Amino acid sequence: MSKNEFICDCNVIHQDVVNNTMQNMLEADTFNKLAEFFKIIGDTTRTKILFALDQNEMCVCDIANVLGMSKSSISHQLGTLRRSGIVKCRKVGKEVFYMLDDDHVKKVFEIGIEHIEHKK
Amino acid sequence: MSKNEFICDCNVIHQDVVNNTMQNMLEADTFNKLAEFFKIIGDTTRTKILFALDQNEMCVCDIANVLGMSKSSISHQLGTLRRSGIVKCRKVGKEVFYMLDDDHVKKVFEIGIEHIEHKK
DNA sequence: TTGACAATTGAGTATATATTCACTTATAAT
DNA sequence: ATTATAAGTGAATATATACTCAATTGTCAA
Repeated sequence: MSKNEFICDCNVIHQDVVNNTMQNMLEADTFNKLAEFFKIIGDTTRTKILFALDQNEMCVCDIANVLGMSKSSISHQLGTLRRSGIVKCRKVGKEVFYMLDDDHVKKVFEIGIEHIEHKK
Repeated sequence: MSKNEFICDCNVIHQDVVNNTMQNMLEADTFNKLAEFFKIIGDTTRTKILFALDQNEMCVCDIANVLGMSKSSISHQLGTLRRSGIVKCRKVGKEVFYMLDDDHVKKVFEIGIEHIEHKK
């Protein structure tokens, strides 16, 4: 029984490549945060919200109208985006205006659009 | 009953901003594909696989060993990544070597890492 | 041809989550 | 104070999906 059967249910074919790759892997926590970031962006409703906010800061009602969805649904999603540090907001009276927190989302969107254009 | 009650359950507060934003929104299909791209990347296991493949092309066994997961689970995920056009593969005998299909993933990873570093 | 093994696949299960609905909170206006 | 309204929230439901297990496919070697 080889050492690797303790790790998974298959034999290692290219131990040198595996070792090299493992040395360069990031910490588990980094992968979790990275995946979390993309998971948050990876929802059609949130994608639309973020794209919309990239053009104008808006209140919940505005966003709900642009997307043709309920205020409640948008508010839930904005909460998710805010807790993830992707959007921030400022309160003016009864209204709450949302905006992107930094330009990383804008940048990954551009590359994402490049990707899907490239696949056509 | 105003026109907008047909669209959603709230009043429009800033019609000019809403109109301007709506004019600049992309097609629904584009948002779906964009969200789909990020959703695929937005899973810890797939994030690890892609990061690993960015360093070395590898067969299923190799990847399973690097991640410490079952071959079956990795194969399922590779199928997902392949159908999404994010990875491609070449067959050599019984083995199938996987690699990234283009450099868009590498680029969005870099920005994603920037984002999480920025949040610390 | 037979056995071994890399990889794939389908079904089943457990978990996550997007939206709706009803309700609450916060703020402004009368 | 009372009413109206923007926004937030908790519970419930419906849907999606990640992994496991068992079985199958494709390829090489004896």
